[in-house]
Amino acid sequence: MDKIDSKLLRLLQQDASRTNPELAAEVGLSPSSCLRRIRRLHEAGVIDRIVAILNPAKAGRTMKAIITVELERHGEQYIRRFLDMATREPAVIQAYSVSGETDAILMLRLKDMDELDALTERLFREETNVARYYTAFVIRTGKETTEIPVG
Amino acid sequence: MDKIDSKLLRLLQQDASRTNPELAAEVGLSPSSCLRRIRRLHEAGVIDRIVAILNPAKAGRTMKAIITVELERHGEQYIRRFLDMATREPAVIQAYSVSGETDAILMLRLKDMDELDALTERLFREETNVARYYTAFVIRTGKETTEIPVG
DNA sequence: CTTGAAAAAAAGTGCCC
DNA sequence: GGGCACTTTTTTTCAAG
Repeated sequence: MDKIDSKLLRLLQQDASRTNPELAAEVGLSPSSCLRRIRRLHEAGVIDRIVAILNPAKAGRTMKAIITVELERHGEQYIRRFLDMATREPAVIQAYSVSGETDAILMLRLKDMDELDALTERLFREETNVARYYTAFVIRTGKETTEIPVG
Repeated sequence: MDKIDSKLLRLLQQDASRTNPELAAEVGLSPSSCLRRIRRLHEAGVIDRIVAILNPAKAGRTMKAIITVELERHGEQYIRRFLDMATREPAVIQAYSVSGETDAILMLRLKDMDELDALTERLFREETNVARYYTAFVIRTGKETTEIPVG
């Protein structure tokens, strides 16, 4: 993982549709060595996958909400159970268990309020062990990147 | 945006490294029509971009934290100023202004505690108009996808 | 053992129906 | 939407530092 690998990762995180010769020129390598490096990064698992990022508005998912959850019983198995349940919801795009007073945080991509209503009904029923939950709606997105700083 | 477009978007969100002939076979179309659809989705802006997703651990960014922020003065211009400042931090991968008691929520990707320390020092100094902030560390990631439900 | 170059295979592109 | 010629890119192989 030298300087060139870092630069490749940075470039690929910004735009993975670039062709190999383009990338090679940008990092100052021959296309063949460049390709070898990229393949190595893939095989090492540093590059996990290549995906298409959609425009949420144009894909009909305008609403974004963040829900912080506090469970009734905080044991590891209860948190795991709740996370598993949340994970099964397509509208849940991120689900974490966290330290502190809050047990879990969910990030949601929603079509409308009805979808949120149905989802909260499923996740926060009596039997689900949820003590409290707080829903914050995203008003403005200052930044939203998949890019991890490297190097 | 018919059934086939939705399926294409779903496939591309999961793995955009697939070749056009492969995609065409999966949705039951000829390669040329398939390519036409994908290009149309690009031009319409439904597909925003193609990116590489890294494995955070293997890229040396193991720590993840979520910070909820409450500002002293809640006016639109103050929130905007804070978001702009947070956005400039490379470790901040998501920054939102939200409804409710909390004014902003930040998602961080960190290398270590020192990096968090330096960042909080910059963002939550006296002059930054922050009344309170609460840092939650991610213990377990139940789900983390860039995939938006379509169709 | 790593790098660059060239040939072969495959994919992407544009135009026709 | 499908088919076909044309171009570009990717991938393999091979030679050189």
